[in-house]
Amino acid sequence: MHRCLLSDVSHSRSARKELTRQALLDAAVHLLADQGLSSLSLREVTRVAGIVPAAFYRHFADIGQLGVALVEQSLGGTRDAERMVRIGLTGSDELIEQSMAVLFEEVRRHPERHRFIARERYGGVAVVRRAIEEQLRRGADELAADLVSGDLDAAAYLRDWPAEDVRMATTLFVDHMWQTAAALLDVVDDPRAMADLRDRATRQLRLVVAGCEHWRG
Amino acid sequence: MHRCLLSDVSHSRSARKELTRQALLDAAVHLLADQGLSSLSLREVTRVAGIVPAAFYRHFADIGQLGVALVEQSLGGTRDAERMVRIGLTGSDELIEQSMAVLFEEVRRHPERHRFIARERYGGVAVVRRAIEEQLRRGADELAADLVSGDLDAAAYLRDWPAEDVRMATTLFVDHMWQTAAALLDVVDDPRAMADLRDRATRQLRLVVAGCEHWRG
DNA sequence: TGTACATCAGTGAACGCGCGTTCACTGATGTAC
DNA sequence: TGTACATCAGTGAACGCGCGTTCACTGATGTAC
Repeated sequence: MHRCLLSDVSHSRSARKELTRQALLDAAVHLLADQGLSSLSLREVTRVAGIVPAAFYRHFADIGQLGVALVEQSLGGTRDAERMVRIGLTGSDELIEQSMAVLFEEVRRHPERHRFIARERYGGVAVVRRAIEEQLRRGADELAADLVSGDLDAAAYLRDWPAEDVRMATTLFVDHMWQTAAALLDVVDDPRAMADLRDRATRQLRLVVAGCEHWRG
Repeated sequence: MHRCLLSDVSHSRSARKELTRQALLDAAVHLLADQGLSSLSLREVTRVAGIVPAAFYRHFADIGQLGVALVEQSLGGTRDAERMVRIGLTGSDELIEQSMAVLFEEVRRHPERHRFIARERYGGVAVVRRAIEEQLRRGADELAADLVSGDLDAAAYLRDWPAEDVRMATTLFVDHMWQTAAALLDVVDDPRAMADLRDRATRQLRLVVAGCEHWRG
């Protein structure tokens, strides 16, 4: 039937299909380190994944749909990790430090995924761009919800803010986090530059929080 | 020799070469509305510009070099306009309003240029990415210089800040401006959404300025 | 000013190549009896 | 449990197409005398 990718033995048909699907996603994310999604070829992806070009269509209608799947895999994980780390925090400096720590760890673990996101956020494939914006919007919404209804005493004053002002502030916070992730990708192999970036990005978030604390609608 | 693009008459050879070069840049920037630079084909560009593929090499070594020229044309103009509008300003609200006005006007006049910049800032062509970062760095440097040594009374306190803190703040300001430009491109044909975005982005800048005013190193 | 030669922006044909998509197929896995 | 049939992930060959780059060329513009 086909070449044996791993231990073909002892997998159901659907489990093997899932393995191939993941192989396609992995192949794509690595190839995307050096190019944009719109110049990624279906044949390249299948070649690296170890299947024949025509078999691609068993998994995705086209490269754009593969991109959407990649967005969900890439941003879903980081969003969840950011949410987890916020549980039980009480101070805003703590919030900033911990959020930054999660961001740096996620980028360290999956630099290719985040390079893909940075590149495609304003990239040439509309359906992927929309998928990314949706994930970022959900990230800002979750932050807003956690701040307003959570244990974070330092953010208690937000409960008196109009919803639109909270949204404005959390969007700035989340956007800056992702901008930092994008900038981080250019310096991942330079520990000194990474430390500088982390220091600066942390101070910039503190600037934003200081602005919130003295905000007059 | 070749087809008459415009009024061939009364132009020197070098002036006509310059016209063709600009036709290539214009063709490229319009084609880049729907795709990334790395998937833009040399043949497409020359077809739209009205010359034969081989003639491309009289102007640029490859598509990447055309991209760099496009960055300089696109960001140079906006940088200069931002700098001009700052002359003589004295209040920080004024600075924010006027900077935002220039940004919106520039995006309205050249949406394709700014779409190109947003797309390629973290795009697949390294040489173009570097050209963009260089322009943004210069923008932040110019803002810092204008704030520290200009007439803007409201920013006088910056003169006592360490250079690195000034840099941190102006980078946040400039990055947020460009993030706003990128977001603006998705709503240019919806006046209501544009107004909302402008309102939010302005308030976010005021949040940043409020943070500066209460900054404790 | 007139002439002979140099320059060089743009031409047009040719090349080999990788692309996305189609199609009838194979054969292991899954299911009904 | 054993058998006959259905499903469907992956195959391999074929197609027409647009791509980047090369090359010898043309002929208007520019220059030296």
